Amino acid sequence: MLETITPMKTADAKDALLEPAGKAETEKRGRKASKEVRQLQLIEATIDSLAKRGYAETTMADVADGAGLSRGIVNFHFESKEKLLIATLQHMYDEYSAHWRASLEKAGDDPARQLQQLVWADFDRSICNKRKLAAWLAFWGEAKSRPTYQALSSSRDAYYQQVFIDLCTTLKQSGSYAYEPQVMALALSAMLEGLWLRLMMGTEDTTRETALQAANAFLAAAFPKHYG
Amino acid sequence: MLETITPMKTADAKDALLEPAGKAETEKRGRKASKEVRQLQLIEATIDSLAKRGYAETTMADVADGAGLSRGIVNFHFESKEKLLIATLQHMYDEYSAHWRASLEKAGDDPARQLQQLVWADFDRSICNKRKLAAWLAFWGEAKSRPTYQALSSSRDAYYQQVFIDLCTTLKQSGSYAYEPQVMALALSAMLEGLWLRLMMGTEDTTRETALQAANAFLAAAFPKHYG
DNA sequence: TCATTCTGAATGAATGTTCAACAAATGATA
DNA sequence: TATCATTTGTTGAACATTCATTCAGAATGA
Repeated sequence: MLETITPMKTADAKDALLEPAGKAETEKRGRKASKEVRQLQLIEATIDSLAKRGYAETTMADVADGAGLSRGIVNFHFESKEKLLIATLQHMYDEYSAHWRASLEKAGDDPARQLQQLVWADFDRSICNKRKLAAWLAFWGEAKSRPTYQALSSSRDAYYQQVFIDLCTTLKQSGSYAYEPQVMALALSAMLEGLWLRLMMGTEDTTRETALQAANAFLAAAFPKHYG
Repeated sequence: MLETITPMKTADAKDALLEPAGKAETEKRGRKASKEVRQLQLIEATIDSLAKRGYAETTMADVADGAGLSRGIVNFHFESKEKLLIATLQHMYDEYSAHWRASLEKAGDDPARQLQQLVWADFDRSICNKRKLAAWLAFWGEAKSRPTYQALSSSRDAYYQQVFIDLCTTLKQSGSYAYEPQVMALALSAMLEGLWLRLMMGTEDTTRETALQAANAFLAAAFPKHYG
């Protein structure tokens, strides 16, 4: 099981600069900022570049410029481009992971509500926005040919899938459905990823709203007794 | 000169030509082959490289070596790397497009059977194999930041989506279902793409067989009167 | 002073493109 | 058919560019 749960020591730093890697608060542009702040700043600039230029065109210079710092800075904080990208992927993975776990947490004990919350979590603005989706897609495109990425790049890991299966199992019993839980869980999670994919690619007929409608339609069709 | 003999590659290229039956068996490796054969050979080598190394690491030298030809050959047949990649994408798009249209054609007039055939077509070996899926994913990862790719890279185009919507509309009437056709069509096609995505990434729990099961489970849940 | 953070020019490696020369096919001529 | 000319296809070395990395030294804070 490969899920490095990096707790929120980055949270403080994140508050300090928010998303747009332009120029934010006080410390940043000057000379010194804490190591963590700088690293997060560079990671955010990396996501920007991935979203704007794609993986193949993302250069160290792009990242440094995007962060408003000098060329050599990235090799100082991260040892290499490879490690910067891995750190960026890890950051996004941790964020996604923390987000759905929190959603599940606050859903209470009702399995139907838990599943609903998990689905909704996927389309929450904090996770599901053009910039981050584009960065995800950029990584996915390279993941299969880079063993180092594979573990982190699916965002929805084995544990996530198991939660889906367990919920489908429970709902099947309480609703007397006919499906195989494992199979239905696969169909459901695949659909969520497929909707993400369409949002990433900017397909015209898919927006966050229509995606959510489609997901709800699926739930209603698969679990009519619970989401009728 | 280093004239490395590449038996596997020529075999791949042979698979690629099929149609120009007649000659093409003998001429191919030596000095001259028809323009079309050579171009197809290079396109196939490009797909190989995309699948093996990913987009960012695919070089002109890789492609030339993969085809067993010299370095400068690609710029002769295609003007630039960019145009080679576009031709490769176009080739895959055309192949996918022709495949689902043919499947639809031979499905007859029954809409339930037509939809079933479309779903099956997606997981046919000729379309859905590691090599081609990996190449698709490589393009998807770059599509959003390259306007030239966007039109071709979704493989399932607007017309394909409209066919889905029409079929959902018809089935809704004949089965008295409650869903909105457009929404259900989105859910269905998103799930197909999501299953592809999982196959591409090599997620363990997903094989061509389990993917097909999941797709069938979806159909059974969404259209119980037709696929019960 | 000392350690840490940062800069920007220099370096070297990788890679897309060009091109002059060469080889094979095709056509022309007789 | 034999010979030459021309077009077409192919090669590999040379070239120019881009880019990640290095590093000596400056700037900053303790």
